[in-house]
Amino acid sequence: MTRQRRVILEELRKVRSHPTADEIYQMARKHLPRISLGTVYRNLEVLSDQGLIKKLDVSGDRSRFDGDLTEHVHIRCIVCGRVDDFPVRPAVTLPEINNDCGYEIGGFVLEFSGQCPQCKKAEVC
Amino acid sequence: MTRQRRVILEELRKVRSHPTADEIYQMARKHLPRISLGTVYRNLEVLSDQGLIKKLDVSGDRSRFDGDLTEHVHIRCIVCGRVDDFPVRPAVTLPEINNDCGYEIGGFVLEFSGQCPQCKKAEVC
DNA sequence: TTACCTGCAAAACCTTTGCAAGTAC
DNA sequence: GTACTTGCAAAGGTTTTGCAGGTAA
Repeated sequence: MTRQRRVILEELRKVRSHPTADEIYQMARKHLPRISLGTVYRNLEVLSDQGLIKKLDVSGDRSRFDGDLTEHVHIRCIVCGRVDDFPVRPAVTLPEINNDCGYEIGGFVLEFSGQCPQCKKAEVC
Repeated sequence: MTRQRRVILEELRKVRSHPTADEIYQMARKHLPRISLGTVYRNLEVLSDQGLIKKLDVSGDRSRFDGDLTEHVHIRCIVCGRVDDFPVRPAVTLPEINNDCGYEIGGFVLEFSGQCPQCKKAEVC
């Protein structure tokens, strides 16, 4: 656990904004001006492998990272791309959601993930 | 509607595999050997704008495209990245799902999309 | 000490774009 | 004929990687 890795983890835990790698790089530079973008990417990978952070596999373009490990749902703006936390409640309806969070909801993505039959079979270790 | 655009649309409608732009490029090259990757990207953009295909905004890395416009849920392999259609039914449970589709399900992503309060306010036209 | 990590820079990769020639309508 | 489209190649942006020096344990 190097200073770089600790700073990245702390900064990520400080915010609720699901920043991109470059945004995390800018945040970390305030504490470690010599840190490089490559180091940020490598540490985000390591921290994600260790389960200390989560890499958000949604939203198409750039990867975003989340220091909040509790199970929660995200909501993304189709205009600016920002990702916010979404307050889940049982049996919500779309009008309720719109009132709750201020977003104008246009749709949603539901995607399960796991291993397909082929990869499950090929799994040797 | 050029030959290139028609071939891309036809190929995309032929498969259930949610191919990437490069995979669509390889498929189209079988019919039009001189087609370029740039043309594929441009036509995927146009077709998506016209609502003739759907661009999948999930799965992190590369964009994937879908010729099936009916509302349906996707499932992605966390090992090889392939995206399959997912048979939605009311009130499914995880064990049922595992039996149904052959996948070993590890989790899911639920993401709403829309306009955040700031962008909604800034929307002028 | 030793394995891992860093900063830097270059490379890799996907996607977009400028341009001159070509095509659909 | 005109506006749009193409192939090609170059550029753009994000992410990964090779390397020599540095650091944590």
